[in-house]
Amino acid sequence: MENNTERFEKLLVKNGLKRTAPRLQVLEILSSRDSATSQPYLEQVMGKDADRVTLYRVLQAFEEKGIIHKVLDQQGTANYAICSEGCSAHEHHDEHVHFNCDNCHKIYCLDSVKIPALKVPAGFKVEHLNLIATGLCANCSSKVN
Amino acid sequence: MENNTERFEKLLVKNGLKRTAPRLQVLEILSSRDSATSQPYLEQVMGKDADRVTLYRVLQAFEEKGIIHKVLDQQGTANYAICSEGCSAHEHHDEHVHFNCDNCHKIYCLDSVKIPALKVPAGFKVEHLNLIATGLCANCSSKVN
DNA sequence: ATGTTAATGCAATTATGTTGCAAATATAAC
DNA sequence: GTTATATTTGCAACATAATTGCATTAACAT
Ligand SMILES: [Mn+2]
Ligand SMILES: [Mn+2]
Ligand SMILES: [Zn+2]
Ligand SMILES: [Zn+2]
Repeated sequence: MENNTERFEKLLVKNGLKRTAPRLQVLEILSSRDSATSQPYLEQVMGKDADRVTLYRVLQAFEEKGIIHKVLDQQGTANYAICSEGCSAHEHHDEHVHFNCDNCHKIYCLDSVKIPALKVPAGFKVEHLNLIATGLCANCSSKVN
Repeated sequence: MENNTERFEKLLVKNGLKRTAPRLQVLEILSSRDSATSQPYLEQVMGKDADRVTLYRVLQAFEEKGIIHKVLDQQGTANYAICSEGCSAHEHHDEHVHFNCDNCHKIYCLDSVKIPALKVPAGFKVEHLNLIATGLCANCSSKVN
């Protein structure tokens, strides 16, 4: 049974990225959480382990390689989650619904909920769909209730 | 037949807002455009007619009163459009699809395209849905093609 | 005309994200 | 193990978006 670090190192090598401390740390943090992780949170947790700019560049590289995907919450804040399916540098397959809790502000990837196809007016060519639901997550609705 | 300015003044009064130059100007600009208008564009057009802070406060007040609604584009930039239906300070009814063109970057309110209901995992309580489609708008797809 | 409240303008501050460049380091070649 | 190289990082500077506090101004009710 291989540990996380080994898995992540393989992931980096597979994508032609060098195995550096900041990159491994970002992967550790993102994979340890049950919801998407905001850039500000990542920045705070990484502290002085990595420069802000490095964090931005790590996230950008990961997104390009299809390792993570970005979700903007209702305030426009960038949140990141590890891609579950076969995403690659060529194409992402993250067209699932995202749920943004009004109470705890977490963003959940609802991998099981696919975005329904749309009928748009003539002339419009839809390339991607991005659906964010807001409300109360399972955790918060049971507490508040 | 009443003109725009009269209409807008009534709208402000109805919402308990004073009829000021910056507010009327924002309404004029937003209503004159066929797509949502970004904050940076508004700021540029208003120029020195109003302070940046005033613009932010005008937009915030309008949003709270249900006069306009905010749409974040794929870069997280705030865009604003006048609410077409019966929105109020109590509730917005803008659950239509938004279309963000990859080419001209305009955001269209597709008022006729409603967001389909969703089946989410147990426990989640959906309050609002926010669907942004990206691709080519009618204008751009006819040109590029 | 006057008083009150709402709205604006200005200055300062915070947060987010980007760019250029020099220094460091991961890794491949020897 | 040493060396060469291309990648990655850190730092400084900059750009833009957004917020806050406070004094001043202006809308409008009386
Ligand atoms: Mn996701
Ligand atoms: Mn709209
Ligand atoms: Zn929650
Ligand atoms: Zn277009």
